Amino acid sequence: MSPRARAVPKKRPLGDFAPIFAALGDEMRLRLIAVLCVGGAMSITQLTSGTDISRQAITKHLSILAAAGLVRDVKAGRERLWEFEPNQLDEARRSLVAIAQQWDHALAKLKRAVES
Amino acid sequence: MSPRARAVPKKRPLGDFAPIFAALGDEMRLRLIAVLCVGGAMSITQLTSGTDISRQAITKHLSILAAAGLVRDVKAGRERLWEFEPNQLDEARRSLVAIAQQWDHALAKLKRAVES
DNA sequence: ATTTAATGCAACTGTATGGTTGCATTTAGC
DNA sequence: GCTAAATGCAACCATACAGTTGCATTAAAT
Repeated sequence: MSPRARAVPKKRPLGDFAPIFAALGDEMRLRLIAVLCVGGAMSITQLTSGTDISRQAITKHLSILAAAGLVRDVKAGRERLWEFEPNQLDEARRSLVAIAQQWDHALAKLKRAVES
Repeated sequence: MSPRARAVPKKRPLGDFAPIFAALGDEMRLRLIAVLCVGGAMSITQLTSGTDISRQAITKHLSILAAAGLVRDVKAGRERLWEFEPNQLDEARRSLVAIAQQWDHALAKLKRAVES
């Protein structure tokens, strides 16, 4: 590896996070994440019980979450277990922090301009 | 005010954040937020210039962002200035932190269970 | 008062999304 | 091997959404 391995994660353009936020932008999917987060890996039928929508609807939500990298599935015999995957969610969080920081920076610059 | 004013913000159910994430789940809207965040309040035409979509499209995006409480508009004569509103974004960030914490908590519990 | 820039309103289009149902496939268990 | 549970696949439906265009309205500027 050249000079050094990336200790600092590569800076992604903001727009890259749109799919992640879109995946989070649904009540049912947020609920699924919460359930997987607390309850650990679970099968589709397990996840479906307790909701009032069909198994296929849950499957679709899970694939959207998976496409966004928020959950991951492992085959276990005849069933398919889904588990929460924290990486992308953490990156999403960091992107919000980045926006907030730019905001603070802009405010500070404005303040300095006013006070001069 | 009764015993005490809320120092701790009321705990919102996770699902309440879905509309905010949905609003963030679009590349153009993330861009609008970034622009407003850095450049301060701006008019619709200003925001439209530099994009390849129509003014009305931008207007629609802005109303979605406004409905989610992420931006705010102030009338200024014949034009309407839009500015970034950091509150909701910060709450969204905190909701992600909350999920991550539950995850850590679940992991710790699992670890304890395995080690016993 | 007239002009013109900035915006609002409304109708319309294509496509994505959330949901359903029906049937096929895989696999654990007896 | 047979049955039943867990899942996959595909078609279908209604609605929401991103975008457009055309025209009306408001207010700055001359």
